[in-house]
Amino acid sequence: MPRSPSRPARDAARPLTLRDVSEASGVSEMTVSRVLRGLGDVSPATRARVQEAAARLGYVPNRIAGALASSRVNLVAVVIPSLGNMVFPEVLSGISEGLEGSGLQPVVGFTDYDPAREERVLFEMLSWRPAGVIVAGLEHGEAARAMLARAGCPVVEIMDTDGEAIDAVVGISHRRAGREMAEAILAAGYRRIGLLGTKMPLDHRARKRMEGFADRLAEAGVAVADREFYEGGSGLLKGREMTQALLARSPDLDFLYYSNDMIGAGGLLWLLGQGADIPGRIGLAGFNGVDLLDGLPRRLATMDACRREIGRRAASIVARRLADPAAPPGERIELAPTLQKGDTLR
Amino acid sequence: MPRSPSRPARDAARPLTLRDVSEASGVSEMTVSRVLRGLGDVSPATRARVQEAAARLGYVPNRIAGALASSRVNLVAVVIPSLGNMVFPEVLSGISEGLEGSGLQPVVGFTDYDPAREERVLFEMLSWRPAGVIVAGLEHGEAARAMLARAGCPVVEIMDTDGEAIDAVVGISHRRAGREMAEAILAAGYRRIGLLGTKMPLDHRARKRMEGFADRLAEAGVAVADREFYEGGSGLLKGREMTQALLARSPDLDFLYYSNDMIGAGGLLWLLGQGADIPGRIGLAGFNGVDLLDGLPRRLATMDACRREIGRRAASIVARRLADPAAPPGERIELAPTLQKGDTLR
DNA sequence: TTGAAAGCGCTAACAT
DNA sequence: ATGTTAGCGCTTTCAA
Repeated sequence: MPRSPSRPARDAARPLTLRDVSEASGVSEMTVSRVLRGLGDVSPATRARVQEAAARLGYVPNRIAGALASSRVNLVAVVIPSLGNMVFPEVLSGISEGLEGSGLQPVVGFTDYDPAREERVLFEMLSWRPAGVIVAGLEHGEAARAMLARAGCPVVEIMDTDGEAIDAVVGISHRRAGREMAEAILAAGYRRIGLLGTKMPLDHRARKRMEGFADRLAEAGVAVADREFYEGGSGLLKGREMTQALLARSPDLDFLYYSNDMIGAGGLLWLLGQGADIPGRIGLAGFNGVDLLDGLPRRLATMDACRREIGRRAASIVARRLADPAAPPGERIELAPTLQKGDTLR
Repeated sequence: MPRSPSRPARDAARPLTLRDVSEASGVSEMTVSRVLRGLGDVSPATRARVQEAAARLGYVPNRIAGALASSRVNLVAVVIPSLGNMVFPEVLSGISEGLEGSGLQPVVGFTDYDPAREERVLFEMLSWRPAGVIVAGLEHGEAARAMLARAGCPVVEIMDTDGEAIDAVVGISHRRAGREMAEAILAAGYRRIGLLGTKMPLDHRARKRMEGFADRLAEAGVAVADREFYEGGSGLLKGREMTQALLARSPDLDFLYYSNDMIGAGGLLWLLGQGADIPGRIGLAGFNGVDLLDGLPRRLATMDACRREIGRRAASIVARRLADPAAPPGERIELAPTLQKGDTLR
C-alpha cells in the first residue's frame, strides 16, 4: 500500500488544494475548477461562493497537476546565451510584448555561448513540456537539434537567418549586415580598415558579420588591414584598450569596424580624447543600435539589429501556432537591419 | 468513461514516456525511473540497457508528472522589475552562480515596477510550486505579501534592507548608501547640490537613496538646491538632457547626484563637452558601479550596489534551506556598498 | 535487485 | 448547471 491511504491531517505548511476550496464553499471540486478557470456554465451564485472561498483561503492552483491532467502548459521556453551584452534584454522585452494577451509566460534559460550548457538547458526546459521554444541562433549540437526537432511544439530560432532552421526562424542575416556596412565604408572612401571584436569563436553572429564584412571588402579588392580580438567582457574600457593597441600597431588605419556598439563607443571616446579627426581622418562603426549610448559626443555609426522586433515576431509565431494548430510550421522571417551612419562615417 | 481507456496508438508527435523506455529495454518502468534518476540498487547490466534505450529513443523525462508525484520541483522563482537598467542582469548571474551544483534552476519573471504585475507574476510562478522564491524589493502589495508568506518555501527578498522582510533578506541599505554619498560630497566641500533621477515613484530603492541623501545633507544644514526628474529610459542621452536643463535653471550648482551611473555618464560627457572643470568647479556621482562604463574619460564617482554578491547570497540561502530543512528561516544579510570616488569627486 | 500498486492534484469526458 | 469517474506520467511504498 503506497503512502497513507487517507489524507494527512491538516498541515499548516501544506499548500491548499482544490478540495480545500471545495469543502470551504460546499461546491464540488469540478465546479470549483470550472469557476477558477473562468469556464462558462456555472451559476453566478455558485461562482461567487467559490471565488469568495478561494480568495479567503488564499488558494493558488497547482499548475503541475493541471498541466499533467490537461497536457497543456502555458510556458514558452526561451534559450539565450547571456544577458551581459545588452542585446538580449531587448529581445526578451519583445518576446513579452509578443506573448501579451496569449496567456503564455516566457521562461528563460542561459547558455553562456556554451553548446554543452545549451544542451543541458534545453533538456531541462523540454522536460517541463513547454508550449513552445524560442532559441537564439541556428548552431546547435547534434543532440540539441534532435531534441528540438522532437519537441512536439513550435520551435523558433531567432537572431540569425544564415543557416538551416529546425522549424521557424526570425532574424537578420548577419553576413549581409557585415556586407552592407563594408559597402557603406567603401563608398565613403575608407580603404585601410581594421576589425575589432571580442574573442568568442562561439558567437556565431559576430563571426558571420565579420566574415560578410571581410568578403565584401575582398570583392572590392580591399583586404582587412589589421584585426584585434580580446577576451572578456565588452565594456567601454575594452574598446579603449583594443583601439589603442590596434592603432599603435597599425597607425595608418582609416576605419575601425567593431563587433558591438559598446566597444565601439570606448574606441570613440579614446579617439576623441586623442583629438582624432572623426570621421575625416578615421571613421568608426559598431553594431546593434544600442540606444542607451545615444548620448555619446558623436553618434556612432551602427546597424540596428531589430532585437525587439525579432522577439516580438518570434513570440507571435509561437502564439499563433498554438492558437491555430493548422497554421503551417517552418515560417521564415528575415528582417532588414537599417544602417545608421551617425557622425562617425563620412 | 473518461478519455480512451486503452493507450492511444503510437503517435509520431507524442512525447515519449517512461513506458516507452520500459518496453524498449524490457525493464519495468520503476527500474527505468531508478536508472534515469541515478538511484542505486540497479545492476550495471540493467542500467546500461536502460540508458542505451533512453538515449536511442531520445527520451526526455516529464518533470510535470515527476513533480506531481514527488512534490519536488527544482525551480527557483526569481521576480525582478526589468532587465532594462543593467542592474538585474548581474543579479541574475549571481543567482546562477549561487545555484550552481544545487540542481536548482532559476525561472525569471518581470514586474516592470508595477505592483499589479508583480502580483500576477508571483501568482503564476507560485502556481508551479517552486522550491524557493527570490524577489526584488521589500515593497509588495497586500495580496503579494500574503502569497509569499503562505508560499511554503524559502522566500528571499533582495536588493534592499530598509524595511520589513517576509522571510530572508539580502541587500544593501539604499538609505545608508545615499547618506554615505552625501557625507563624502559634504566632506569634499560641495554645498550647492542638485539631484537627478528618472521619475519612477515605484523604484523604491532609488527613492530611498535620494531620501537618505537629502536627509544627510539636511543634518549638515544643507538643502538640496535643485532637482530634475525625467520619465522614460535612462540612457546617456537622458543624462545629457537632464544635466543641461538643470544647469540652465541652476547654473551655480557645484555637485550633481544622479540616481544611476548611466545618466551620470551622460551628464559627465555633456559637461566635459562644455569644458567644465571636473571635479573642481563641479562634481558628479552616480550609483551602481556599472563596470561597462569603466572606460569613460573620467571615472564617475559611484557606489557599488553589490549586485552579483546579492544574487549569489540569496541563491545560497535558498539552496541551503532546501538542503537542510532544519536551517532557520528569516536570515538577514546587509551588505556594505563601497564608495568609489573615481575622478569626479574631489 | 526488481516489480506492483496506489495516488500526487488536477481536468476530460460523461452522466445527470 | 453540477457531479462522478478515470487517468495524465511519474514516484512512493511496500512486497518479493
